[in-house]
Amino acid sequence: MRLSRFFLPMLRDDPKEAEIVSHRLMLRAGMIRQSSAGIYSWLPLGYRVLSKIEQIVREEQDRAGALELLMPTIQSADLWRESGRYDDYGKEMLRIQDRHERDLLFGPTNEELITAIFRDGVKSYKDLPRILYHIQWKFRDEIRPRFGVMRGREFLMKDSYSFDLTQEEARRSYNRMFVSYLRTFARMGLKSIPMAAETGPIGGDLSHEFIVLAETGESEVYCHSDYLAMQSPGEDLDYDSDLAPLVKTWTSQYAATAEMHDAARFESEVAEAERVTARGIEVGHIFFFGTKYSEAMGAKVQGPDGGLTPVEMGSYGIGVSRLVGAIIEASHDEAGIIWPQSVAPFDVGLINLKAGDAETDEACEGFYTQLQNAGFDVLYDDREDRAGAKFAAMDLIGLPWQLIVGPKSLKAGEVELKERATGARHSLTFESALNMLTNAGVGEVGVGA
RNA sequence: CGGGGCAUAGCGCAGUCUGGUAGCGCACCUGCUUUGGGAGCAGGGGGUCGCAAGUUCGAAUCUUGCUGCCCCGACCA
Repeated sequence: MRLSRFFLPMLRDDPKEAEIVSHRLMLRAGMIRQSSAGIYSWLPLGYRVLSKIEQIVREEQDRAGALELLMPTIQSADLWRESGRYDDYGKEMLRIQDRHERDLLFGPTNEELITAIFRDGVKSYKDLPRILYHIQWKFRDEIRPRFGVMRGREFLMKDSYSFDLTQEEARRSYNRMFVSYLRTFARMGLKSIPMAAETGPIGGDLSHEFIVLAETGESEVYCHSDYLAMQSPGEDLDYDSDLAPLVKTWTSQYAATAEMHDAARFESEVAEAERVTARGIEVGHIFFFGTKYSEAMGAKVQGPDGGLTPVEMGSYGIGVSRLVGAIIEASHDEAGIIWPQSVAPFDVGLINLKAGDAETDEACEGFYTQLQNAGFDVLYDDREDRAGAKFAAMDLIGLPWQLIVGPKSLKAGEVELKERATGARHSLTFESALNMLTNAGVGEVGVGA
């Protein structure tokens, strides 16, 4: 993509409404624009990142055996009356009417709809277990939206729903999602820590929030330092194996958000040197809720004995749009965003330091073509602007690599390759730069730790 | 919903107290000079001052009502 033909409205000054760093940087880098409180348009640069995150989430769900579908944003109120939540949900739910004055709502979540779909399609225990998911826009009329996309009213969420015959089997579905979440966040360059959350009506230990550590995170979290060193499960993970030991490893040490924190327990269970107190962002939440909806809505299957049993269900959410903000919170510096390779809007930024100069232009055009042929997604800054302005813009939007091309280095037969995260610069031939990028795995589909 | 604040050009702001033909910086357009970390000079375009009513010869400025947005708290991916 040529920057001269791209749509990238960058701002030099911070918009005054943006308090936290991710919000400021997303506005300045031309990723989003606010439409109204808590509702945003995603501009091309931001949409690229959102799509990449969405794709990683999708791949890891598929890998875990979940099946993608797509449910509508608008739902009928009747369904919610079946579960009893139409009256319970409160003002957070946006209620609307169609031209026939039928009650509709903009879905804040999809338990009712998915339960109805499942109920109508599955009658036998032989069709269990199943995990269904979709990635769809939700609307929750938050009392006070804030922090840009971190707490919007409209947000993109991945929500999965599991259906099992027994609680024991439901736990296996839960474990699948648990493990897949570790992989999902790791692939985005995030260190996520599962923390015990408020348990549902069934009780037990089947609810976890996945917290990403970030200095600017919204809530305070307490955990054992072991979590910081734990490696997320790799690509060789077999989802059909017994995942319980792995889940146990990730839940055996103390980890709690401020709401669940028990200072006395923390101090007795964790040695002082191993206590970590940090700030974090909730990017995922999984929980088991048993037969709450299947009972109320009659989602039953026939067991081997011929009897009807309400299915055991769980739901599993990832805040896809929130993750964009969370990644920035976890990865930025004074100059701007530092994208992990896996979610970067482009792989490489090609900077023409002297656009308009015949030789430099010609060299850049050649490099641009060769980079693309090598499979890299390139943003080519071909604008006639000063070097400083281009460096600042490229640092702001945070592409992981910058290929800097100017008359001086060209004269020496070289280009300069800069790594955004470290600031390290290498003067080398274009061919060597190409090799370096290839060796760094740029442009490959990241498969995580 | 309770408390606080803001609304003037794409972004950041001054002007409002004390009414008198709307300004600055950045960004944008043109030209010249410049060109390896947000250039300089000159010229230029862009705003019914959030909306509505009122007071007044005259309202960005005073009065009243409304709307939108932000921040602090309880809620949440």
